[in-house]
Amino acid sequence: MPKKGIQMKQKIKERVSQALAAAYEDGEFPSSAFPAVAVEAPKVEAHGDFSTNISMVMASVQKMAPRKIAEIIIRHLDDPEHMLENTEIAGPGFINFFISPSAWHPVLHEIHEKDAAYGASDMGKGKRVQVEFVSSNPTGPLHVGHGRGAAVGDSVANILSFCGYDVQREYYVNDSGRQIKTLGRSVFLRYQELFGKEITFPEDCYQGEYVRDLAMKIREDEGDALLQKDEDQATLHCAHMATADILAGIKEDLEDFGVLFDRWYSEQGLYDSGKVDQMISAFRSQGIIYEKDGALWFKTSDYGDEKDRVVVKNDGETTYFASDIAYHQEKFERGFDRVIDVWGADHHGYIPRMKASLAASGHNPDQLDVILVKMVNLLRDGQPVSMSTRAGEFVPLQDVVSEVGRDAARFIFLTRHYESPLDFDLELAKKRTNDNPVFYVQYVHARIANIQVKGHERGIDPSEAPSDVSMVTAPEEIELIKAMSRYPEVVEAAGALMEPHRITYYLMDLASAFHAYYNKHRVLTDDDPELTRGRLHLVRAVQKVIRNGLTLLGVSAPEKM
RNA sequence: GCGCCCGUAGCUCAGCCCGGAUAGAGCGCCGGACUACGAAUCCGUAGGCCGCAGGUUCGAAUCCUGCCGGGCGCACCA
Repeated sequence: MPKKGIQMKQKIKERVSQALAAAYEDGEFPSSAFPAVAVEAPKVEAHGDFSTNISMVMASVQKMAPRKIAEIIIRHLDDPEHMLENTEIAGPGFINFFISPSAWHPVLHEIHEKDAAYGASDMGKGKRVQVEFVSSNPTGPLHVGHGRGAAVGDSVANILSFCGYDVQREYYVNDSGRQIKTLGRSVFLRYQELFGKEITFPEDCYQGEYVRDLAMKIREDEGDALLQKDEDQATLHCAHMATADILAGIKEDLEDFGVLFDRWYSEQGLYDSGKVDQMISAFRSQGIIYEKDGALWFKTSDYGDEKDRVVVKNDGETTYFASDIAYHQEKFERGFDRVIDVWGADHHGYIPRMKASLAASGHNPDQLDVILVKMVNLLRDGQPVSMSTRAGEFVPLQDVVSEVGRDAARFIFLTRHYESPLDFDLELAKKRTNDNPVFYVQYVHARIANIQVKGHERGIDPSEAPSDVSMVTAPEEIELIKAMSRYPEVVEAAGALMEPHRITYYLMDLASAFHAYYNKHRVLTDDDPELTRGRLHLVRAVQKVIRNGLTLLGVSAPEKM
């Protein structure tokens, strides 16, 4: 694990804490009850690089005017490294700190030294976390909505891993239950249709065109053999073939999307191993599951849910909830410190019963986090693209990925907080302009790569670190370094809150700072080799941070575009 | 009716967890910048009672309460 970074903010905090202690020693403060020092980067540049509100927070306890307190703190500040260019008292009592430009330079060395690990954190060290996502039923291909879940889940997993967690990615395969039977029935009907049999295709069957494809495939492999079997057997057979086929397609789509799972967990396996039955009988003997109206009910209302829920219907079939309970018990038994489920937002009503079942199982429901991903509105040139699944008209993820590319799709899925509905415009996603942030960010990486190529042509080795970078002093250069110094904090926030869009926004900011710099200054100067080396050092750092950030999003960092 | 989420610039959205000083970005509008490392870029102008009303606080987009508006759920479906 990399050692703690430069963390300018941390240093300021320490200086202030020391100043408080020193002032108390000198008898300047009546009370030593000091609150935690909060340091933040002010929104307004004129307020310095960092500021603290400590004097205001202390005022009531110390019974002193905030500005007076600020004055005492500043007087006791020690700055052996000459990190501070200026310190001022402002407004009602803020202390503003202005960092001297050269104090930022060590950040560059840190980035180059840590390289791909720059921004990594150890906040999750020693903790195991499971991220379960997509988990789409193997009754049809993935559509764009699943794509968003995949992008979010995968990126959250990347970020947590970068934050030191031991992360496992899992896909729960609902390969059991009524929807699988329905799939088998749908395929078998289409199969019979292929042999000229008159059928009526029920509304509750799967309407999509892919069902016909599956039927044709079975006809190719097995001819009319299924017509000889009895209907139940044939349906079951179709169900198995179709599920396996669809699941293989889902895996392929996800691979094309750059998403790989550590484990595919079968729902059927929970039944086969008896885990569902064990759960039911254990809870029955504890009285947590009871019988009513011929069905078995779980007393989730004892654990905060609004009402009890059925686990076995009066026809003897288990509900989804039953296997979900067994599944989540099993997750916790595997020893994860945290379990994260990524669901479609329409399932939010399911959370209380899931947590209730964990509580009943003796687990801590707070260790389960559910990320609810809102829907995707697919647009083309601003006009909605029809996505009614009922009619089987959904837009497959695969189509979107092959049209706009993996990078654009993944990036756009992560340009919003997952709790906001997302408009995904196919035409926009392909545009190479500022409306499309993917290229804006990737362009930075490619530009810097190109600068290095040009440097090579002039006989400069771009990877050669300069002896010092004291010539890197332009305001835009210092701004870039400041922006990069924020990256570790952004990663930590994204990890703690499980919000990949924070990385996305950060990258757009950094990209903007770079493009501005690039337009104003030449990296490869004509007459100043030292400056050229210093600037190469700077932009190569930018390139690394961009690459690291894009990696967390699952987006590539191209050398050329 | 109940529950969850949302309401910030003309549009699409960050910021809210953990309260700070003059609320940000992209697009769009208007006006500029290529004989120089990729103009897929940059620079500038205009644009806001942060849904409304109270409360807490020295200080509220941020916390609390109530309302209004929108989305999604409220199955012996998944």
